[in-house]
Amino acid sequence: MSEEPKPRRRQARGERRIAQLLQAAASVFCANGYTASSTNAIAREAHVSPGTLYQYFPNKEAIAIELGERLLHQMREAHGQAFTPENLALPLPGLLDAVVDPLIEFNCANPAFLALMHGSEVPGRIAEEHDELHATLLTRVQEVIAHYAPALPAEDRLRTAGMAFAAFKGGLDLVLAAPEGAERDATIAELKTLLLRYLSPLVESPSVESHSVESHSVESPVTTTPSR
Amino acid sequence: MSEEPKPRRRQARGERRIAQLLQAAASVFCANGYTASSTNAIAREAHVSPGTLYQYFPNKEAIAIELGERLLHQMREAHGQAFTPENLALPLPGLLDAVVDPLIEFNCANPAFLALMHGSEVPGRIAEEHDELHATLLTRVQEVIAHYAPALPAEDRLRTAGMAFAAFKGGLDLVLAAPEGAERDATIAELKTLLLRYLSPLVESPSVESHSVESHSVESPVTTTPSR
DNA sequence: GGCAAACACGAGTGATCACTCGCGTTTCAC
DNA sequence: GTGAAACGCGAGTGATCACTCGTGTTTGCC
Repeated sequence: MSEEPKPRRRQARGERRIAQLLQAAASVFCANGYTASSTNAIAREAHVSPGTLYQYFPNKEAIAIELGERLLHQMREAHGQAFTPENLALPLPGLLDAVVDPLIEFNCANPAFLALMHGSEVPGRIAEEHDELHATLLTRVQEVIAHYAPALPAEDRLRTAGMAFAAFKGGLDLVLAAPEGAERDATIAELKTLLLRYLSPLVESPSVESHSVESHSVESPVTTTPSR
Repeated sequence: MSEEPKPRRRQARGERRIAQLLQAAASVFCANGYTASSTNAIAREAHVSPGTLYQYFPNKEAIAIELGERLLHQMREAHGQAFTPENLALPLPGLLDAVVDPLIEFNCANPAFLALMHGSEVPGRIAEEHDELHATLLTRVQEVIAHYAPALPAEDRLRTAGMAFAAFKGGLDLVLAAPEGAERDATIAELKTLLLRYLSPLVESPSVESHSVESHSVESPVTTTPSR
């Protein structure tokens, strides 16, 4: 009944191979989707034989699960620093910068994440974990909305959070489709404008009418630890 | 060299079989995605032998293409009546109703459409046709925006149209995920609210606010050829 | 009624895929 | 140095899939 049926001692070489294989898998999954990707193709992309691949993963699904879990973990880190309490003190445009930018950046850097999470063809395990992350993010967004609009009924708050998140995901696709550079930056700015216009009417403040919409500061001086 | 290498006379029974097979294919593709769907599974869903299936379609891809084209055609009809000139005379909320409702309804009635269009695993032909439809819709949205905000520069108009469309797609996913009934209706209303709040500041009215909301001159206005 | 063609079947075929196995090589604790 | 274990290989294996074929049934036209 011990919980360690795998007392496998990994050498440093093995850890390197695993990382190499996961990177190759990310590339292949991203290009062809999970189902259409063959394990042989992943091994080839990693310049490794099929047998070597199966030394580190029991089957194809396990590759996707391990990759998905690593990406999920990174994603949680990214959104963890996005929803810090001090960001809540910011005015809405500043908060949007603080929340949107890290999430965008993560998805730009790891396109395999969306490819693995979005398909209806992924192994059930990934879908479950993704739902969990989704629920977590939704809760975070709800908390933010509750902070800015405490008078809003909970039901409306849930709907608003869901719609804001859905619109963000749609905009994210657009950002990822844009060539990186000026055009992508402009698309990101436009996405923030959309979210700002959607959420602005909810915040309770004396004279909110004549506020400038534009103020996306590139960075705020409250950054404590620069991300690795 | 004639253009009719297929002088195949179809009987009424054959047409019925084709419709039956396409409906089964829609169901199976929708549940499993294109790649993971087997032709045998489609034939089984249609209560037909594999041989019968291949009497009407030369290969698996042709099934998806025929289904995609039929859905695309219906979709064009739906959005054709969405963007009629008389709808342009409506105030913005009315226009949103007139445009959003038919598109939502179509996608609710034909969930296979998004399943077939969205995946990166679909045969190239479908992707091309989808891009075409996407471009058409974008142009329509641009025209609408141009009608409501004639002073907006073309570049901003394109960006705005793209973002509005992207947000709509995100909201559409949310609507489709909602159980039909009151909750779905509320989600649809919320989606319209989002689009209204995003687009409202663009319409020019007599006593408009002091300053234009838009001024993100993030880059110089030298637009070279935008990539395809 | 008779005939040709469309329709229907389902076992079969070749290709591909996930995965295995036997054997040789490298690493490391002692 | 030596032995055990981790690493690495690639041909091989069974299953599955897209697709075919030989044969029998139904339909429409004369």
